[in-house]
Amino acid sequence: MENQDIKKAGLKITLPRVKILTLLEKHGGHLSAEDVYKILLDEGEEIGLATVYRVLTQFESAGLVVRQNFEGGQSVFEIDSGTHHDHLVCIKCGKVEEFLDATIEKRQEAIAKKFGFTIKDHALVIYGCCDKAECNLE
Amino acid sequence: MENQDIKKAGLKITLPRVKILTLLEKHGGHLSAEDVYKILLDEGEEIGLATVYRVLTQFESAGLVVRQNFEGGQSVFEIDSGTHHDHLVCIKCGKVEEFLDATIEKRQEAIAKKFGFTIKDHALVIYGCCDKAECNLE
DNA sequence: AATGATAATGAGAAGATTTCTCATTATCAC
DNA sequence: GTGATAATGAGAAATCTTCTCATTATCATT
Ligand SMILES: [Mn+2]
Ligand SMILES: [Mn+2]
Ligand SMILES: [Zn+2]
Ligand SMILES: [Zn+2]
Repeated sequence: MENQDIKKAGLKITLPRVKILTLLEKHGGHLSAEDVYKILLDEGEEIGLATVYRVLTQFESAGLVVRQNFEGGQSVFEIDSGTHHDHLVCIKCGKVEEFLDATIEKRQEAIAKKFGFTIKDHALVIYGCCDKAECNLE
Repeated sequence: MENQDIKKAGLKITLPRVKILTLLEKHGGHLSAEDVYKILLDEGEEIGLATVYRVLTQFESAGLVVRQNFEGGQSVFEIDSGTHHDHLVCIKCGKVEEFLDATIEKRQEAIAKKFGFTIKDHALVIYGCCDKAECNLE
């Protein structure tokens, strides 16, 4: 239940928070704050854009959602599944695929060690064209 | 010589373009448009911020510089060395290290193939703390 | 070297995304 | 239920970047 997750994060259970978290869970994908705001509007919810941004940031701090900074300006958010993964993004249609490659993850550790870095986070995004016909024209 | 690179890109050789390209070459690092603007100001050059943004974008299109989108809002630019590389970024002091790992590069191809993607580009950024004393407190 | 068509510049406006402020409202421990 | 406190929503504002347009510089051609 979303409510318990919100409570565990030390946040009060409010309608905007429940709606936003439920939406992210149902949608399952990668949504920008604007996306969330518009979908909620379509669903008849009167939740302010500032609240959407504020709540998404709080959820990120609480570990409920993960922020991804793909190219294109806007951050996108997804439910924190608990297991890290990286992304493939189609530059034509926006499709996003997720992957986790143990070899790549291990190599990163070796590289960090070599340079004396302690890894806190990383982001690997592969941009390309997916296999849909309309994404392969030229 | 910078001038030939600018000419080859189909751009007129102007003072702002020469100054910006020379600065990036001399500095060697990863500079934001604002960084470039301020350094040029300090050097007594009267180059507008809009021109800096415009020229950096043109240089990117021409393949003279590469844009990197690290976390933190601003894009940073570096001279296109001709050889792709990825980055380690210290979240404490901002230090940037570059690396190229053949294993990681190969695995990406395999992953893209598996998902039916044709890779156009990719970005791997490892965020962490570098080995400087002041970057390791806690 | 002067001319002129055209491209480039710089200042400020404007666009885009995100955060902040603050008066009002909702939550929840008591 | 009451009240202390947290959350919300609207709009202002901050931040980064692009656009507009009048002015200026470049450079191929004389
Ligand atoms: Mn994902
Ligand atoms: Mn680099
Ligand atoms: Zn596609
Ligand atoms: Zn450091």
